[in-house]
This record gives sequence, C-alpha cells and structure tokens, in this order.
Amino acid sequence: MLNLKQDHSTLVVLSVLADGPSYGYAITKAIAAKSDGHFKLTASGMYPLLTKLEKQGLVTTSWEEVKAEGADPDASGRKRKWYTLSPKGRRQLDKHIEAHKQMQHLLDNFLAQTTTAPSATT
Amino acid sequence: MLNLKQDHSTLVVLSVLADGPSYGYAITKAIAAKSDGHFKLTASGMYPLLTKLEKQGLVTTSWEEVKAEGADPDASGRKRKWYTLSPKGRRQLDKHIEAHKQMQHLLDNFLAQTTTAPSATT
DNA sequence: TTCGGATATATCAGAACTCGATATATATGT
DNA sequence: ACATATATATCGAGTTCTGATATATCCGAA
Repeated sequence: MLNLKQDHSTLVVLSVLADGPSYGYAITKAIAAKSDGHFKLTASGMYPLLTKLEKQGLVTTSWEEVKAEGADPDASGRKRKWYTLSPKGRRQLDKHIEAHKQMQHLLDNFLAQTTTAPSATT
Repeated sequence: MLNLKQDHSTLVVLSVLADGPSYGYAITKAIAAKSDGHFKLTASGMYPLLTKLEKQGLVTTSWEEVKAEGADPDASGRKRKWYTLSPKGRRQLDKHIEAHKQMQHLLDNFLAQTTTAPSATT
C-alpha cells in the first residue's frame, strides 16, 4: 500500500475528478478502488490538497446536505463538499500527465545508460 | 530543468555510483550530463542526501587530497570526498528501480481507466 | 598579478510537505 | 446500545525543499 506524495496525489485526484464531480471521502475510496488497493491518500493528505486545488482555481466547490431516509426535511443532516474540475483544472491535468510521461521517459533513458543490472553475461 | 525530489534523487545518485566511485560535485555534473540537462540536483540537495546514504550504509566514503600540478607536496590542497556504492547500496538500487517500475505501471493503469484525454475522436 | 569563474564541500533558515492522531458529527447495521 | 462507516477538518512533531550563504582552492585570461 503506497502512500501518495503531493505530486502523485494531485495527478490522481484530478484524474478522479475528470470522471465527474466528487467529494473528499469518495475520492479516497475511488483512489483505493481504481488502484486495486495499491494507492492510499488519507484524510490528512486529501483535505489540504483539495483546499490547495481550490485556491489554485483547478476545482470549484459546493456544499450539499445529505438527508437521511425519511428524515425531517428541516433537520440538518451530514454535509458533503463537492469538487468539480474546472477548465483550468482540466488543462492542468493534461500538463501533469505530460510531465509524468516525460519524467518516465527521462528516467528510463537515464537508467538505460548504465550497467544498472547486477552483472551476469551468464 | 526538473529539480529532483528525494526519491528520484536517491535513484539517480545510486545509479551514477553504480558506474563507479564519484564525489558530490562530479555527481551533480554527471546527473546533468546523463539527463541531457533535464535533471538538476543542487549542492543543498546533494550533500544532505549523500550523508543520509552514508548513514544508511548504502555508500562508503574516503577523502582524497587534490594536489595542484607541481605543488608543494606538504601543502594541503583541495579535498574531495569520494563515495563508493556498497553491496547493500547495490541491492537498494535494484529495489528502487523495481519500485519505480511498479509505480509507473500502477500509475499508467490508473490513468488508463479514465477519460483522461480531452475529447476528440477526430 | 589580479580577478573572475569553475571546482569542491557544507550549513542555514524559512517554507512546504508528511502523516498519525485527534476532534466533531451524522448514518447504519446488528 | 454499540460498533463501524461516512464525512470534513486541523494539529503538531518530524522531514524535506531550496535559495542563500560560507569557506577555500584551482585555473585561465586580461
């Protein structure tokens, strides 16, 4: 189970939001599901990141009340904060994917230049 | 010019040392050269990292005096601290490469699951 | 011969990041 | 009634990041 750092978190969260609006808790679950349980982004990584994305204008937000089944319509239930990918966020996602591909390419090239393998012409 | 973070720095530095012993300044130059000028690891990232690798037993070190051409043999010239990859470091490099490949694989899979591309069946 | 740029190692400090723990509250299943 | 899941959010100790600073030698050009 790999804990994601900010760079990867950003890529992955924006990618999840590219599927449609979602909220913190659900994004956490989506990341675990889509990575087949390999990626983990906990609440203490998620919420500060989402706040940052909002400040950068990559996502827009709105609150929604989650009413319990047959609950008093006037009672205030649990709240969800929805995040929607903005056009700027969409472009940023594409940039992140590009950057990620480039990094892969450069790193592969870098490692290929060396006797990276232990030995054995055996 | 991409500034390397610790994970990538470690991979890249160990990889350079797999070619043979080297020292901080030369490793900096080697990273720039081998990445075709794309990777950058500055002194303030390099030396703390090398110290860490030494503490972890991934590299061994030794000092060497760099004598000036025809200099007084008793005069103390500039010093170099050489770093040599240890067997443990060699194994760690292999692990890092594996981890890096796995991350690539997982991330590619993750991104492939989504409508990541902007649009256009064009 | 003096001066600047390259070589060489290293730390500092403010900022940003990490991550388990904590806080708060509602919803659901047993 | 109680545990677990849903849901958002912050705290704080520790780590990492990065430009700036410190120190000193070497070398070539003016």
